[in-house]
Amino acid sequence: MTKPARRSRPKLRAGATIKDVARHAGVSPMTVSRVVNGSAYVSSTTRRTVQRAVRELGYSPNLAARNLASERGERLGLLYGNPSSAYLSEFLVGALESATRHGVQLVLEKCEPTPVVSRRAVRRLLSGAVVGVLLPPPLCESSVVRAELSAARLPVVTVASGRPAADTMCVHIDDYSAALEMTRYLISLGHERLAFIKGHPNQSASEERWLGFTAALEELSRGSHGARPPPRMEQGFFSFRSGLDAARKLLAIEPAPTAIFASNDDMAAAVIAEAHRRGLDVPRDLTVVGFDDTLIASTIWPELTTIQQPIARMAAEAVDMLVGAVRAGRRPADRLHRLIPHALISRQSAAAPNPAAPPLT
Amino acid sequence: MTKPARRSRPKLRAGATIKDVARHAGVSPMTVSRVVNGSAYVSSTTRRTVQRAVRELGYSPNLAARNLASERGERLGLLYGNPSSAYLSEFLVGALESATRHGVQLVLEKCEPTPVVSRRAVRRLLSGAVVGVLLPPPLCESSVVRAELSAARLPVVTVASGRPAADTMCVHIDDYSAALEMTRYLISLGHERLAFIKGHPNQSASEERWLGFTAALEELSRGSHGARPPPRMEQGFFSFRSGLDAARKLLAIEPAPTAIFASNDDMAAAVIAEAHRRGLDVPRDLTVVGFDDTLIASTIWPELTTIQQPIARMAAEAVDMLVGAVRAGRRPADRLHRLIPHALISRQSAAAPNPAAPPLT
DNA sequence: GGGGCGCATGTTAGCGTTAACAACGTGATC
DNA sequence: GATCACGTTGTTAACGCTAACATGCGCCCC
Repeated sequence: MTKPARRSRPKLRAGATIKDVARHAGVSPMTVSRVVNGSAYVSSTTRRTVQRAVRELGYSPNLAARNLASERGERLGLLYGNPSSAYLSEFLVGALESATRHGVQLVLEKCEPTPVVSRRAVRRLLSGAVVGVLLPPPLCESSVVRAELSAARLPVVTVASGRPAADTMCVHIDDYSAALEMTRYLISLGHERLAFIKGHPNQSASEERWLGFTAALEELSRGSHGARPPPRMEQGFFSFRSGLDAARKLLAIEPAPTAIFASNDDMAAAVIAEAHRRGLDVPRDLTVVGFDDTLIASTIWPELTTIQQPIARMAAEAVDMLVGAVRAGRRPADRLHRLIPHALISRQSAAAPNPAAPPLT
Repeated sequence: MTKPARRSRPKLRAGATIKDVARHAGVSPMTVSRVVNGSAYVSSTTRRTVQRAVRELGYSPNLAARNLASERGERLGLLYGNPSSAYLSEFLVGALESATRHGVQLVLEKCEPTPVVSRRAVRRLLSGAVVGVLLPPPLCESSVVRAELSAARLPVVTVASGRPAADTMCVHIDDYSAALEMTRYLISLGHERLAFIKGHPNQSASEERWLGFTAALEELSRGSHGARPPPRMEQGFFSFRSGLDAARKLLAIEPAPTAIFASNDDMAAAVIAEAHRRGLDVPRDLTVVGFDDTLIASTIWPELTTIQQPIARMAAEAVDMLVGAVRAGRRPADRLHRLIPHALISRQSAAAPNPAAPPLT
């Protein structure tokens, strides 16, 4: 009679195990483990021997075993709302990269910011043995979702919240400074009639961007000859459609603004579309800038001058933070908020204002 | 003196183990395992008892242990090229969902279709112990990448290739039929002067779409009164910019086409932008349709009538297929290619042609 | 020159789960 | 009433790895 299949199974698995490597290198498995994990307590000669054995056998550690033995391999939840999918894409790339590095799984869950739906989502995450949650916008602002998560005692890292709660872990950029910088840039190009399209009022980043814009304008009027026309502003909602509406109103003003700063790229793209419809050339007759540097910014023509948020990097950082907190069993005492640098990306949609009077609508 | 920390450690891990559940329910761990995994050989009373215990203790199986014991938990590679990030986003959502379901990890790797870069990417994947690879467009067409992968003897599933190789696993839609359907739809609206913008020549889906378009036109001329003007066509490259160029040429034709079918949404968006610039109203003066139903289709105004590819579903299917093949240790004998249904999404960019003569440029 | 210290390596005992087999009871069958 | 089959449950031994501890060796210093 045959022995149990399992024991006699002829190495279906292609990969060598740590034991094979150990035998090959003439050391104990533990030493191999140490080399692979970069422990300091290995002599350089042994290390070299082992490394060669690893290479020769094409060994690579079994994740499951490693996770089991070292009590890692947790699952993190990613609660995403109604995201710009360009945003989600980059976010996922960054988050997955970091998750793989930490040997952690990522579990996605879609969620709306309503009590019923978010409760269900959180429950599903819990039933999926998730030990921490990533909260990208726009959900990071939803107090309902946040309450639900904290009731479940899940550690949370919010991403890109304009004004993160003091007691919550958060990765974000400085929306205020970014908007300030962009506005200063427009001013430095020579623009004086500036207009702004605000972002969705339920996201705190919108307000920060607006404040940055006004701060730059104040610098300008303080620095020079007193009173200036008040900044033109329209409320938008981050959607292309809302940008179109805002653009129509702003371009109807007399005299028309020479530069429009939209709070995100979708709305900036809408401004360009509307400008073209009116026969205005961008940037000759009108400068348009956006925010976020999402896909659409470099898709349309002319390409948008905008503020780049390193979304992938932020997501990776958020995963790092969450893994750290989960493994430590508590929130980190310091560095609860991590500020990521942004960048002003200059493309073709911004230029100095046309000295000739802009065409009247 | 203290015992080893490990043994005395007071249950840091929140989750109960299978043993806890077994004790609680008064059965053996094996029985619990059977209930959890839905084995048939459990009496219904025992099953209920165990299920209650599971619920009461909030038990959820440890993935790492399960993977280790059942020799699962493989890693799949996702080689992505220069993707539309809208595409990548949806793709990732679907792939991750399915990967989580199968208890499989996903490892991302960026790659260009050049020998050097792709070789490096494949090597990185191998060193990451990847056992199979997903190949979304545009990489699925790169023979260099494919050769590199097959040299490494990695099973591969390509996604959305227009004409999948017969011996390769593939998930795709019927680009030909979809284009045929869309063109018939335009004809049914009353359009006669149709124009087409081709997709990038290095992707076989482009050719399929073009063939679908011409086939529909042929039906039309066969069905009715003989000769018709030949279809107008411009070569595009899937980019917004190339769509703009193509649109300029097509709209300069006399008499101008009443409907333009672009091979993807980015190019369709460009056609709309160019039409607006010329003072044409879409869809009153010009019907524009796209393909793919990516983000931009429902972002711009008017929203695009387009063909929807269920990208997330295709990605999930691809993961299913790959996991199946890997676990079986070979390619499935049948169903090497899976055809996913598409859908024609009718939005605002298409309408019946304007009976009044279109304005001359 | 013995005690102590520090680096390098080996040994042991699990981590939580499941595959394979064993064992047990309960009826049905001859 | 012994036999056999079947449905149900339990037992055992891994899966591949690493934490914790143990050991061994060389070196330095009072």
